[in-house]
Amino acid sequence: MRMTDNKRLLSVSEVSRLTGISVRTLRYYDEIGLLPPTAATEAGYRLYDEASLRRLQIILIYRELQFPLREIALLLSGDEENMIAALERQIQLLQKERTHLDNLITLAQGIKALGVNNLDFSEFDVKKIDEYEEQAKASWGTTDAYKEYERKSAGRTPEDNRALVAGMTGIIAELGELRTLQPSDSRVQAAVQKLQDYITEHYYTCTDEILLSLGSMYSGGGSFQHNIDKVAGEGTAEFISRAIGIHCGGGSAQ
Amino acid sequence: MRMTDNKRLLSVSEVSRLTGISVRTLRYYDEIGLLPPTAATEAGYRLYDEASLRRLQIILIYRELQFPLREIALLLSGDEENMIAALERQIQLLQKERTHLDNLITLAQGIKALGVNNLDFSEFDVKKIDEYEEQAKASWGTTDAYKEYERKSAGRTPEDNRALVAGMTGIIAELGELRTLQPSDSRVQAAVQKLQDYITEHYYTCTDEILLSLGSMYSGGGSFQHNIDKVAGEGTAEFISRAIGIHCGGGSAQ
DNA sequence: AGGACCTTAACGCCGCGTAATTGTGG
DNA sequence: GCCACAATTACGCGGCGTTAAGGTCC
Repeated sequence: MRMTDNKRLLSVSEVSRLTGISVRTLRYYDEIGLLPPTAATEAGYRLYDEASLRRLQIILIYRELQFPLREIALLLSGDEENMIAALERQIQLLQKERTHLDNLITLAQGIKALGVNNLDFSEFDVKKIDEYEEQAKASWGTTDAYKEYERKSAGRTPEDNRALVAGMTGIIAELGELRTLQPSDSRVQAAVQKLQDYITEHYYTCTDEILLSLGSMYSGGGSFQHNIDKVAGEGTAEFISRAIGIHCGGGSAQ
Repeated sequence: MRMTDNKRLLSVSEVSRLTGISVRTLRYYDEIGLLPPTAATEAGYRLYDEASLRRLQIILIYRELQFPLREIALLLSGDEENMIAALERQIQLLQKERTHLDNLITLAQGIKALGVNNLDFSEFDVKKIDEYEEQAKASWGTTDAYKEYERKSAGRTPEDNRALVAGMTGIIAELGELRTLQPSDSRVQAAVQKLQDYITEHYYTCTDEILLSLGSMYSGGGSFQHNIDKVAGEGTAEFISRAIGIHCGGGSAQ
């Protein structure tokens, strides 16, 4: 029984049923040399053995992990170390994708709250700090934060920037939705924290001091305030400013 | 100044520079009717105005959110409600992708620990509960857990199942790596928790009772034990069983 | 002799990148 | 006539799905 079981060769459709892989895919994997069949009948029918099945399983796992088929072929012919290294790279890549997805979800929620038409892509740019605050203008260019900002934004495409600014807008919109609550409410404070973390992650380490100065910019009567209120509702800029005040020190802030 | 600023029409390369979008992409968006240029020179040069730019910005946001271009075209011609509904669906979809990525990361880490060659895809299937335990065999088929199992696994393709089983294997592998620690160690207990959560999420609500019976199956000397030790290291099955014992009650478990 | 299986060959999908070739504006 | 920019046309990628047209097995 063991003999017969082990030695039976399988046709394409049998392999397909066993693995859930389509026949077309099997043919394609043959075509690109990824999984040639073990043997062939005289009529040219593909036949697979147990070893092929195992190879296919491995291929499918790598495919699940989003390795391109070319790379899978390399991995299968390579050594153990290559595999480990490739897996580590892939894990990095998958983690990047995951945080990217997180940002997209934030973005989508922001847009849902605002409507796409209300997004303005130039007004929330955190770099504009130097166009609004004379004081900051003098010192900003020389700070560590500015250098960090330059470093982080160096490799970004305009597309990246759009996403980031829209993500910011999403958080602003969240705060706008909460503006009927107390600025000290835990949900509001959580959103402020999210704002601070978002800036730190994508632009520069956003200390409480910087966040406070952003807050005063927001409610300073300039175009910042105008735009925030326009997209997130009247009074939002003021509200955010107060919530930031509470977040960064509590009592003394107005 | 306002006149000239507002009425100037932009060439493809100008729009490209302003938005970071390639000229080819602009042409493509024209071709598929997604973003036809506002006007054209007599020589056929494409010209864009401010309104086109705004439309492009909106397109790019939706694209970021991974809407297919076809759907973006529909959204842009549709009403507000469609947009909200579409965004909600897309958020759902993105969240699904996110949890899928989480699973893939677990899977990749498991494989890194084990090596692909050591994965066995049939032996860890939690459904096999009825093939190993006579007692369970009698009652398993009628339990709520079994019904839940059937419901959850109904829509799954073999590919899904592979990923799930491999994810299980990944967690087992994690536990194998920790088997030199005390079974009561917090890292070990966290991994046991992860195993329980994983089963609950993907198969059936894994109560402490069920988890305990899985644990005794693992160390029961059958092929479960054999396979676990084979892929995750000698003694792992025993170790897991003890860790589960501690997790589900502490003192009395051996 | 019919039908379930197998084969190769070829186009289609999406979202463009990348030539190749030719025309226009200054 | 040079150069930067514009245009159209067409192939290529990855990973197959999907006909179409025909051979093979029982």
